[in-house]
Amino acid sequence: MGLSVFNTLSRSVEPFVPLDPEGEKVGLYCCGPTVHDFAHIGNFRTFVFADIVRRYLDFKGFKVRHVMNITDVEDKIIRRVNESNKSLKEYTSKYEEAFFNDLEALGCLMPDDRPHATKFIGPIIELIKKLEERGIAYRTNDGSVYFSIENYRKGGNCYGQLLNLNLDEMRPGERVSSDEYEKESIADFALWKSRVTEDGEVFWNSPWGEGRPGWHIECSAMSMELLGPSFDLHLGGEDLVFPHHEDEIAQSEGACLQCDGQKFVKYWMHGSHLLVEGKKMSKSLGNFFTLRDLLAKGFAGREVRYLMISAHYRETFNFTLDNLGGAKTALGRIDECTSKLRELSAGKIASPDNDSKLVTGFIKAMDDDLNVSAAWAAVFDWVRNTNRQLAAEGIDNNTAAIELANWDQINKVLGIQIAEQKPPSEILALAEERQAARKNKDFARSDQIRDELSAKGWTIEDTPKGPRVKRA
RNA sequence: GGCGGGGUAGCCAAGUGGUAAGGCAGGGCUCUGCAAAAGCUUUAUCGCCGGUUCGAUUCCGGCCCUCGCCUCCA
Repeated sequence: MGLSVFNTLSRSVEPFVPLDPEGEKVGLYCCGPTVHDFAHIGNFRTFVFADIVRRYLDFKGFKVRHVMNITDVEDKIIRRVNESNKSLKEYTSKYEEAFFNDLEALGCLMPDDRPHATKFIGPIIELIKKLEERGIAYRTNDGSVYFSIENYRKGGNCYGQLLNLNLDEMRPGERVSSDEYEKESIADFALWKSRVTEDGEVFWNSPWGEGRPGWHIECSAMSMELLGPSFDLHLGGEDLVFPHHEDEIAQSEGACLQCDGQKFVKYWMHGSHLLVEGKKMSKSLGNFFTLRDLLAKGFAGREVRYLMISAHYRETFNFTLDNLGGAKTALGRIDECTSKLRELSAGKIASPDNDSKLVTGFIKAMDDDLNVSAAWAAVFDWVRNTNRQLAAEGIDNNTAAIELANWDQINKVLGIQIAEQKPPSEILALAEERQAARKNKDFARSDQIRDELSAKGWTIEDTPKGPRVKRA
């Protein structure tokens, strides 16, 4: 049994088979952030999801090339740049830096490629030219270029692969003021937007005059440039299904760069949204948390990560501070268990036992469209069983080493446990002093030391085998 | 109006045609000088109404509620 994933194209779970004839290399593209502001944790749910996909593919032995773009030019950014009196680069780099810091705090591996839209203007222009040559892009009088869905369809292509589309039934949204566009059909979308005064200094030269790329074309150009005209996996948040991803397909397949009937993307995977009190977390509703908000409240990045990957990626998930508090306790149990195993293994290194209940349970769950909830159940069952054995003194150092190797393997996918912190000698000395005081029944002194340790961020635990010191 | 998700214990959340994983919180217990920490243990009949079935939370039909997409959006 191998990995299966839900493909939005077929709306069903399919076995994952990479395009690579060797079955080894996997190209993965995930729509990254638009760096116009601090990203909120709803945004990060998608990136953590992509991180899990990438890590699990690594775990399965695939050679993954993970691409995440940075959208650093787009309407909102331009507006803010103008308001801020900064250059485009000055403005976006601040948020980009914050983004990567947050990504790291959430325990995400750095994507192999982090292309910037502004660095791909050349390929973007080339792609638009191809579409123009093929007659599915048209210019308007103001020097903008649009994608013609009608002509695309006439060429035998399907617009509406990711969802059931009925353009006639679509309400031409109240907020799309059609006066600002000269496009032929309401559903057509901009490939190139001609320069207007509000754009300030943000523009590039092109065969159609000064202007800037449309949002959708950026991802088509960057993904195909880095991963080729056909690649395996394209991820993103569910809100991007339409129009962004649908338009990406139209542009990329419309340019006809794929060989013999291959698709632009083989598997599309979409992550669901995070809810806050039953409503979509979003900037416009103002009901969002940023990671820095949560860190400032004393939560750790890995706790947020844990909460994000406690539910299946295709389920909307209700985010609450209450549950975030619970994440700390839950992770603490895993830490406690593995730390005891580490002590018992006494530095012995073993190979993982892939027939163990933990590993097989984990793989079975994850192979099934990344069922993380079931995977966690396997992990916590293992914790409980291990604790039972530990309590019964039934674990020798060899077994402990194997258990640990099993866990380390799984943690490489989940990414929630970071290296343990060893108590410094000063702390250990205090612990010893306290132990001496306890022996002399000087409980006043021993309690005083306990408070002192606690103030320094360490808790002491009196066990039948003596005291243990650990991070609070 | 069109399309697509959901409704499972106080909260979060898996899953299955044969009486329901896991986490948090709560209860009980163990350990302890007292604590804390830790550990063990315990808690549901699955939105409503019909149908199919020996048997449905799981399949079918209807209803109610809710969320999202259709417009920038992870």
